[in-house]
Amino acid sequence: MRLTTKGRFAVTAMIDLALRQNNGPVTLAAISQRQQISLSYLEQLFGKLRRHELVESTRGPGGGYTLARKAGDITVADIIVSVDEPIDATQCGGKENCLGEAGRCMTHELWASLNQRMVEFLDSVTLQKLVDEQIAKGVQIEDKPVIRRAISTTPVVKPIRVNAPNSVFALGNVFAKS
Amino acid sequence: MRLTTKGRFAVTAMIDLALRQNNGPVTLAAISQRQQISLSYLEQLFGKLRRHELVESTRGPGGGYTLARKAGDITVADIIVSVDEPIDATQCGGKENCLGEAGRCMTHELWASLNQRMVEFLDSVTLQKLVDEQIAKGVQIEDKPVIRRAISTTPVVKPIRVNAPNSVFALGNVFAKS
DNA sequence: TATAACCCGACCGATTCGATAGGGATTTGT
DNA sequence: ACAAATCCCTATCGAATCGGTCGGGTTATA
Repeated sequence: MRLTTKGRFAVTAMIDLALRQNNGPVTLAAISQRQQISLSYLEQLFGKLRRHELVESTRGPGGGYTLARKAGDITVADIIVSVDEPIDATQCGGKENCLGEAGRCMTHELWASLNQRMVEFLDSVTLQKLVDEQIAKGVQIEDKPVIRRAISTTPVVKPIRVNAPNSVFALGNVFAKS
Repeated sequence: MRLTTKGRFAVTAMIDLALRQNNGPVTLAAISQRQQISLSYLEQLFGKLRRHELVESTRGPGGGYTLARKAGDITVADIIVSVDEPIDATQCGGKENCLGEAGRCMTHELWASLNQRMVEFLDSVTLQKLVDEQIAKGVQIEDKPVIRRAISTTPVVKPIRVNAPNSVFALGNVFAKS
């Protein structure tokens, strides 16, 4: 399993969606504004999420996206797998005979098991759980579908532009020189 | 925390080292041969591992690397953090005020906690545990420092060259169409 | 002094990341 | 019927990373 900012964006967007889909479909434009993720990038991500049947789309005005299942039935692993997709980097090629000689390529089994435990963990965290955490923290949700046009005072707030392509699951916090 | 093939290589190499350091320092050249990792790349990785004080180096003929602590005191998280290093991709810039308006940037806390749980997990797996697994699986370790020169029959076996830069922690296995 | 090993920095091709652009296709509202 | 809103797709981009290569050091042994 791969962990990148891509998956993070996807998870964030899904939480946003889960929080607001009660009032009908949520548009990507709205998520883009709230979460400061580029619209086109969201489109790419939600294309994958839709193909993996995590969300459903409604076209035309008033359309948008809704969850395809209950938030409790969607896990973080589901989301990350959807956007980070294929990958099969078992180095040794995939088969079990690896490099021919027995005992070689310790990686194979080792990584498989380590990987599996990672998946199990990420699979134990449901979208609902994350949503609940957000609500508990007091996120304010606009009940009315926002029709207000282009806000005013907020001067666009360019999102600081970190651009660390691969990055994420930053560990710095935890291991920082405390 | 970032999970890439880089970390995987590092973990693999560290296991190899831990398995064989009883007979004195282990050379990168040997690890390179056994694990099919390019020597120069290993040098880069071990440079970082050394700077993070996970390994110690001995120069000159007969030199090589040894673990700086007991294998039981080195965790997978230690290793991955060492090679994948800095990273602080909290999007919102790092501070807590994120985008100014309260409730925004759900990512921050959310990701921190999710991340922390990942770290806790990877921190619970020690190098010793991985070594034991390998031994249990019957890895054969050459007791004598191999001085045999360039093997014969084996026609070099180009390691299939997958080249998926970022990849890893392949999930394919687990979620593959079963 | 020759050699084995660690060290270091520069560069490289391929890939990914996130973004942008330019166009469809489908539905709603008038 | 038409315009607008929205999803949908493909191609491209610049920057970063991955893993590797090269060329040269420094240090210690024999």
